[in-house]
Formats: sequence, C-alpha cells, structure tokens
Amino acid sequence: MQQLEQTLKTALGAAIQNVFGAEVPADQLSLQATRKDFAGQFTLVTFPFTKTLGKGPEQIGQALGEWLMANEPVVRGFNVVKGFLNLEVADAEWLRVFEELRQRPADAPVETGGPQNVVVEYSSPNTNKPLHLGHLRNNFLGYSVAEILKATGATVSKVNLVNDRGIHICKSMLGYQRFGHAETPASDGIKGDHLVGKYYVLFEKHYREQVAQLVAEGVEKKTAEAQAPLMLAAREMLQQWEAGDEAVVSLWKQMNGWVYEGHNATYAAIGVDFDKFYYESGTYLLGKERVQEGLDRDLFYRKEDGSTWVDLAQEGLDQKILLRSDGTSVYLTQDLGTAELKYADFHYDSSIYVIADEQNYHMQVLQATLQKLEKPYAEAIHHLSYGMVDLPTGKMKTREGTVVDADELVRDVVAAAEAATLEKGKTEGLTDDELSQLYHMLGLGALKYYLLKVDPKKRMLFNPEESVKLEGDTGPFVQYSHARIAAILRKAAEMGIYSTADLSGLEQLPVAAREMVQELGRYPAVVREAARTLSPALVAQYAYDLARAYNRFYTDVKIFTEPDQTARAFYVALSAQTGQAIKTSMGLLGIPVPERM
RNA sequence: GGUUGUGUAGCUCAACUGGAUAGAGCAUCUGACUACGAAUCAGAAGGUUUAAGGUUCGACUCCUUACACGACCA
Repeated sequence: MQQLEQTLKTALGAAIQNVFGAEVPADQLSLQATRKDFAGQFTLVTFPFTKTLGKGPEQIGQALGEWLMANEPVVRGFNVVKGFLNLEVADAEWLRVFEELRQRPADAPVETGGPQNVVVEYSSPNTNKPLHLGHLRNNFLGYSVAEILKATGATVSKVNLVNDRGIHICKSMLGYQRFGHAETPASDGIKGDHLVGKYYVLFEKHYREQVAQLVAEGVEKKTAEAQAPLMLAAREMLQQWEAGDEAVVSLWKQMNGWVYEGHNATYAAIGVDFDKFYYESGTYLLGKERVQEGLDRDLFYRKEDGSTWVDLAQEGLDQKILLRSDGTSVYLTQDLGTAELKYADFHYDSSIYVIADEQNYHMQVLQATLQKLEKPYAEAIHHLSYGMVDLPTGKMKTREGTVVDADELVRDVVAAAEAATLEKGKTEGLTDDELSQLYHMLGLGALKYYLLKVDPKKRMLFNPEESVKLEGDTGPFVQYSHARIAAILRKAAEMGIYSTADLSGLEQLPVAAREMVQELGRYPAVVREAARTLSPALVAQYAYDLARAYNRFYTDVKIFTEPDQTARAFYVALSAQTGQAIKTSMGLLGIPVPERM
C-alpha cells in the first residue's frame, strides 16, 4: 500500500505541475484516509495550496481530480468537497495491493530507520514481595515494546534489573527472623515471593505499633519513625549486609532465592521473559566508582557532612545526593553503575527504561548526571514512562490492603475465561490439556489487551469486571475472530480451496473486501508508529480494527456460496491473510491466538 | 511554593500530530442465526472536547490565563 500511496503522490505532483505549472515537494503532499461518509479511499487537503497556486480550494481539487482521471489509471473516480479532494482507487489496484501483501513473508521486518540495537529494561521488581497489578502493566508494556522493535528488524535485548538490596529487603529479613518459625516455601506450600512478602507486611505492622507507642509516650513522630527499635535493627542489618556479615548474607541469599522462584513462576504464567538479569547488589559498587570519578573530575562536590552531590541547576534540575554522609549508596548511585554495565554488555544505540511516571524526575536526573560525566551512552537513554493503574475504589495502597496481587488476578481471569468458554460450548473434542491451555490463553489475552490498549503515558483505571469481559473491544474478541477464520480455512481446505490460488482475472471486489485489504495494508505504518512512540496501544487498536473489518466482511460476503471460483479463492486467501495479520499483531502484544475457542 | 502530566458521550478509551459532521466499546433501546462459528453483525440514542481568551482558511490538537485531579522536587 506504501507503493500505492507513492504512486498517488507522484501523480498528484505531476498534476500540479501540468495544471498549474508549480512545483510542490512530495513531502508536502500528505494523503489521509477518506472519512467513511464520502466516496474514496485517499484524500488530499487542498487548502494549503491556495496561496501558492492562486486558486480556490474547490477549483484546485476539481482540476487535479480531472487530470488524474485522464492520466492516472489507478484513479477510478474522485469528488471534491470544499477543500478536500477524495480519490477512488480502482479495484484492480486493490487486488494488486493484496497480491503484494500475500507475497510478503509474515516475519519480514518493517523498515523504520530507527535504532538497530536496543535494550529494554522492564519488570525490575523488589525482592521483598510478590508482583502486583502495577507490575503487570510494566511487564506487558516492556515485553510488547521489545516485540514491536524486533518487528522493525532491530536486535532487542530484554533485561530485568532486580532490586535485591537495601533497607526494604532487610525489613522482610528482619520480619522473618523475629516473627517467623523457620518455615520455607516447601514446608508451608506457600509461593516463595508470597512468603517473603508476608514477613515484610509483618515487619511493617510491628514497626508501626512501635512508632505509635513512642508517639504516645510523647516522642515526635519523625524521631519515633527513625528511632523505633525495629528500624534501628533494620539499619544495623543493612550495615552488616554491606560489611558482608556471613549470617546476614546467608539469610539474604536464602530469602531472595525464594522470591526469585516465585517471580519466575509468575513470569512464566504471564508469558514474559528476559535475556539477562542485573542485580543491584552487583552494580552499586560500580556506581560508587562513577561517583568517585565525578569527584575526581570536579563534576560533583562534597558537603561538610561528607555527603556527595551533583548540581544540575544548569540543566533545569536541582542538586541531587549521590552518596549519603555515611558513604552508603542511594538509588541513583546504583543506576549509574547499571547503566555502565548495560552499555558494556550490549553497546546499544537505544536503552529503554520501562518505569512508572512517578520516576520521571529521577530519570531526568540519571540522564543529566551521565551526560555530565560525558558518558557516550547517556544520549541513548529513553524513559518509557507509563501511568499508574487505579482501581474503581481509588489508588492501590499497600497499607490499606488494596493491592491487586498478580498471581491471584491471573487465576481469576483464567477462571472467568473457562466459565465463558464452557457456556459457549464450542470446544468439543479438545483434550483437557488443550482446554486448560485455551483458558489460559483467553484469560491472559483479556488481561493483556485490557492493560495494553490504553496509551502508556496515561494513568488508567482497572475495572476487574471489565477486564475479564470478552465482547467488544477486548482481547478475546480478536482471538475469536482468529478462531473464526481458522474455521473458515479448515472448511476451505476440505473443499480443496487454497489461499495460494492464482487470482488473475479477478477485477472487482465487494466493498467489505476492499476495506479489508486496506486495513491489511496499514500494518507497516502501524508498526512504524508504534515503534517510534513506543506505544503498544496503537497495535492493540489495529488488531481490533482488523478483527472488526473481518467480521463485517464475514457477514457481508458469503464465502462458500460464491459462484465465481476465482472470487471464492480470493475470499479464502483474504481470510488467510487476515488471520495471519491478526496473529502477528497480537503476537506483538504478547497475546497468542487460538485455532478454536 | 516550584516543576510536570492529565482533563473528550453516563462509564472506559480513540482521534493518523492543525483538516470534513470528534469516533469505538460497555451500559440502554431495536433488528439479524434451517448453506461459513451470534464471544458476531446492522441500526437508534448519547458531546458547548473543564472554562475564558488568542493564533488562522480550519483548533480536541498550538499559545496565554484560570479551575480540577495526579506525580515529583525542597
């Protein structure tokens, strides 16, 4: 279809040249899709040319349309409405476009001129609790963006930066030491991340009680929070950890191990993966070296209390602490180290961080600090900032227990998919194994689509009831359309009709079929735009548009009663092509599609 | 207080980056399954795009101010 658009633009340029004797650069000729209410498929807006051509918008449109009709065979008709020239493209040309699509391999990369070697960092959990709904948006976004960039031919590495050290990790360890009974995931049958999370919560509970008591005794709140015995113990443990205390490190290893097992199980369930894991425990020392480097080069400075800072006022930011007065590192410190490691490992030309928008400032600081250090990889850093997920009841809050657990949510959506599928009763003949795979595919399809269809940068509302719906603008609707096409193709194969059939001789096609071809032709433009803006939402919208166009085609055109053999073969081929496009597009979202459901 | 993001149908979201009468889904109402899968399709109703100015042939989109909600920074 790009070729068709190019043809039209060239022809329009020639028309302007011949009719008005003026040169208009091709990039100023922007064609847009014609609105549904008008005849035609492509529209040229003529308003911008009124000045240079010295004519009214209608006159221009009329003259260009007439010239095209006489000189460009691809144009079959035109109409002019105010400053809009609507062009109708001949059916034969649409068939040629379809042929072009059919010849193109499904995995052919979409050229963009964008980065060719990309690192996508996403997920990046803390090792003191299980994953929740917010992580799911992050994980689905990261995975999908990686897939979209791969579709542009880029080499993409998915990495996970695990936040495995720090005061919060010590809290869950301390909670386990004080309030646990040496239980293990195996002994209790609890998933490791949930077990550790339980002790993090217990720590917080007891800590809060201590603070409350101190406040009741007349201590100021801030002091109470810093001086509560549990907090002192946690700080002490952190120092022991940094000093390499054997007992502490051993407990740390054990508990982190449980969490990794738990997180990995969740990753497997939600279908995301990583090429490499980084651990903050392994990068913060390198970060400290970078801070030292900055001090040596007089880029950073020390305050009287011994803490180290960077001044980013010139960059429109603020002063920012890099090392505390006791020499311990902050988030920014270890992020400096991780950035360097990632660059050493991958030599990326683009490094994407999938992180919630509450970290916008932090990410600016990170990039500005690396730029100050004149690191070659600073420019390539890109923050894919996404909005938080709200519940109908408001924000998710750990303290109020309103956090939606990822594992639980996955169970719920799969169960809902199972119930709906059983109710439809169309899965006779599938084995139990195939059935449970199907439920999983549909439940996760609903969930992923729900979280991905919203523009990443926008805050979004998660409504649990709507997220398991499977009608309308949902993942299962698109999956259903694929299953429907699969059924058509099975029947076609039985009848000996193949999607590879020769279609020459066919000259006309029904409107619904033409619209389907048009929709299929949009794929490269959609991928290009999604890659440029790092927005899976565009791909989700496209997959939905494909499914809708097909269902319309399906009701409009009776495939197997078509008397013309070639037309019938075309409909089957069009179905196959659409099925493939749906599968590919959904694949970019990390959503598989079924043959039956 | 400073910086920044968001504000579109009752609800959840779009709008090709300045183009036509602002589009979908859900919910509501109406119609379509005895040749292919109704998790579908066709239709109705639903809008002062938070407000007021400005820029121009043309503004949801750009600029200014105000309001609301959120995030971050002392």
